[in-house]
Amino acid sequence: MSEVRCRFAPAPSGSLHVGNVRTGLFSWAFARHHGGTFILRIEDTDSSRVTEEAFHGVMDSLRWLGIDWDEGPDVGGPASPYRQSQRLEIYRETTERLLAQGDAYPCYCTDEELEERRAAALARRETPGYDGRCGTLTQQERAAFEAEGRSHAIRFRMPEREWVTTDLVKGEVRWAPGDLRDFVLVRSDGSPVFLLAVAVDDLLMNVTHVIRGDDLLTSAPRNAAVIEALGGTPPAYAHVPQVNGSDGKPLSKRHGSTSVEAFREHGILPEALMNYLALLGWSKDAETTFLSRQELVEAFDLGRVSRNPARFDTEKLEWMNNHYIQGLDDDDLAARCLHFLGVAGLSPEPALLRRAMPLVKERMPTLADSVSLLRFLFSDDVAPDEKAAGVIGKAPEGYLAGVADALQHLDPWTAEAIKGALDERAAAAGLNRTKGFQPVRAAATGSTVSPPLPESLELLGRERTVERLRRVA
RNA sequence: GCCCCCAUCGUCUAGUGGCCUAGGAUUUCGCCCUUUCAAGGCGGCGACACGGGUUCGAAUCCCGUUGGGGGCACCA
Repeated sequence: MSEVRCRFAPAPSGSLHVGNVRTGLFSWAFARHHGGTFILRIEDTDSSRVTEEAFHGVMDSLRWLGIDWDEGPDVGGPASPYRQSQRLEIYRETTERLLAQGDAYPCYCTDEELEERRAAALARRETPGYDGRCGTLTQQERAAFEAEGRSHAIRFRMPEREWVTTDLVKGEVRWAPGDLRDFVLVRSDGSPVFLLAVAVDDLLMNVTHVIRGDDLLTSAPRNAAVIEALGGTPPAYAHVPQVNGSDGKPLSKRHGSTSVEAFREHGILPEALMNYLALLGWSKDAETTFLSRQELVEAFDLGRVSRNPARFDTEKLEWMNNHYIQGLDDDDLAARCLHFLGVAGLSPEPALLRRAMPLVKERMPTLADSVSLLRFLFSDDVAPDEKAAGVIGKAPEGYLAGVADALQHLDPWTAEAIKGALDERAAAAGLNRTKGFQPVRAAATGSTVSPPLPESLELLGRERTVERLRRVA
């Protein structure tokens, strides 16, 4: 096989959602698996929907996830530029050529006329779609429209024959003659449309495999037709199913934050998101659950991509995320938690934060959970919540004061010694470990849920611990 | 309305005619461990959408039905 060249071509309108990026991940993994080239191309021909922030956001999200590219808007490459908005001249020249060859023609139909005919076709129970009438206009008729002052779009003359695409995921798909209508290449304002830009760019960038969402399945023959008209050979296509929300409906704002950026801000690890996404619609075998970036590249195969759409399951993502969190070493984990604690207004002392990691790593589905788990350590605002106050209220008279006294002079101040002292006070009060520890936990952390108590108090320090117990007592 | 794609536990999936009493993961439930919460260990519940064929034999092949999804844009 000649060199494999794949591309990911997002439209930078809004944020990159996980369904999109999963498609990009497959494309990337396929290219890397075959030792090929991965191209990032920005499809921003519809200037009204594009923002500069989204353009940078797309690249940030991909980099964060670990998807790298060899050619793209920032790194350049032999087919520069890689933003469609900067390739307008290329599209213009191509359009001239298609026009000259008779593969495209000006269309003078107005929106109103088009809409009227669409409605009429529907009423006749026919497939709506352009009827091709401007394709047979005479020179005189065109002149008449021009004289009228009508503007025109440019349409591609779709050859009326059966179209067959052998999709690498879906298999052989056929369209009968007439199913595919003449489509617009250039808007009446002169701007190119996706169907032109994609075909031209895939041809010029020598893309060999187009891996994209299956909502684009019917544009495969259209893309191929334009490429053929330009004398090129169409790439192979692989249309992967969409990712749906937990309700089975296509991902949308209704499903809350589904962008890569949102998961990042919720404390999902990039390695976890990549692993989860890789297994959404693809599998290595019957058993494999965890895959590193390298293992994914080694194993990825389009033949094992599922044909049916998958639902995004946040619970499983978080389970997997916790698995990766547990695998991080303490320094790394502490560094990653720092950002989230900072956002919550806490400014942890680095050494203390690092020592706290073993206590919390198996209790955090996400990095953001470090905030609720460790607030007691980095803030002295630990007023007991409702449950904690209840537990404190049920403690025997003078119990907490007694614990404070015992801890006041404890030596050494270690988790082991603290545990011994707590056990002793609990036994003296006739309490079992649960009943004895909970009031102390509530007073020291403000909550009935915390990391293991003796270890937590060791980190908190004698002074702060005793002070908190006395304040509550 | 027309065209196309799809259909295994709640969810992600394994399965390509006999290895299937349908496997794994997650979720959920129970037990163990246990200072709370987790994590971990063990175990349980849980699926081939339906109806016809083909075949000695069907989750696997064919047809139909139903149900999802996509397309039919001067969006991408």
